[in-house]
Amino acid sequence: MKPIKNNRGGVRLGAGRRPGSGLYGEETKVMRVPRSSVSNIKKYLNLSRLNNIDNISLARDEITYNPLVLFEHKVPAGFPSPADDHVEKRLDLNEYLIKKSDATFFVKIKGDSMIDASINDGDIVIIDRSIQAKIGDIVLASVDGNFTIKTLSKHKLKPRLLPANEKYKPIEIDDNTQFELWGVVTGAVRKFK
Amino acid sequence: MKPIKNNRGGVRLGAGRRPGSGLYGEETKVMRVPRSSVSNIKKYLNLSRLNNIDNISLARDEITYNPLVLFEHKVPAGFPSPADDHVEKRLDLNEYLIKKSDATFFVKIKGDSMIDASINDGDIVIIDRSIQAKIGDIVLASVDGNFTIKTLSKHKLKPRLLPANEKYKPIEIDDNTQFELWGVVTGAVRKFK
DNA sequence: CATTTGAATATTGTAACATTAATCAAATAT
DNA sequence: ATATTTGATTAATGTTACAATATTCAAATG
Repeated sequence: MKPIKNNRGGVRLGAGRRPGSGLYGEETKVMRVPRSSVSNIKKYLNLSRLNNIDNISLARDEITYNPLVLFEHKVPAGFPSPADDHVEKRLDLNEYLIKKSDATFFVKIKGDSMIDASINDGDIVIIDRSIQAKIGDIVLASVDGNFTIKTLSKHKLKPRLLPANEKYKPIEIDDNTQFELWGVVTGAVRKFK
Repeated sequence: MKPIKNNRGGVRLGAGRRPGSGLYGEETKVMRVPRSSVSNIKKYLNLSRLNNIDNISLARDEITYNPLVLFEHKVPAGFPSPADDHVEKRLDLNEYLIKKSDATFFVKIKGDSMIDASINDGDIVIIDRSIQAKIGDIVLASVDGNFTIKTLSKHKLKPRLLPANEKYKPIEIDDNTQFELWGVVTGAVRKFK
């Protein structure tokens, strides 16, 4: 009888599967959820995993109000100092970009798949889900598992998504297409420094 | 010693807690989810439970709102906040985009000269005067009395302003040119609606 | 007759488990 | 000598098990 050799393997540094090598690249946790929500949660996890959403954050409960001087670009000579009290036009970014903070959330964009809407890697888009999407709005939607920001259109009573760039073709939504509207994109911010 | 009487209860029809008497009024299931999604999922479950929201559908366009978008809503006050290990990210646009509000002002962009830097007509850029401009920075400058936003460059020891659009030519700064740096563009915001 | 008590039963969060997947060096094949 | 196979090792993943809690109801108690 041949002896079974099993001196392969053994305790070795770095052996075995690597932490974070799972589906989500991070630690997981079990949680109890109602049965009817399981499929929605799975869909959400799939979408956020597969696509270019970096993270989703909410508006802070207590939003700051910090209006600063705004110049139109046609500023004439005699450019007034921002410290000048005579400058009448002031702007607050929260006020300017957020209408309903309860219904607003932010999505940090990963990758360049939304570049056709002038939205680049690292940008944060502002999404209001309290707005009923109308034809012509820029919307955040998922189409067959891919997040995209496109202009909502309609064709033969079916939704159609128009890119803001002629390089890309419109996306027709038929009955075989997974399609969900996540909200209306009301703005975008970018940080250079 | 007193004998313990335990002839209370017993097998009785209808005894005990009722099925469906739980938080969600339906059967539950455990599922494994990434740790960073736990708080969002909890929030979503709380809200769909409290608001009795299923899928909101716009029959006309056959568009379905995914109920998970609801997690941008605030958790109602008084609702027991589970002690999450996960620190939830909340965003304040003023804090995110403005470092020194004393030295910051906004300029609304007209024209398409910065379109390659994804700064479009109508965008508002955020300018910090306290930052020392470096080569490569996008800056607000005045050249011969005209304000312009360009990328700062250098050519033969002289500053040069590069537009981010091939249609436009670089602006060379010589000794006869009035030139003043007003600040560094640290961010940009755009409003779609 | 109202209140208390405790067995019965479901919910709920978490631990435990079995299965699958990934990793790497020794063993084997070419 | 180099490539492939093998199997121990370790983590991920889905499910079950379990303990603690909550609810219900009739018997016991006052």
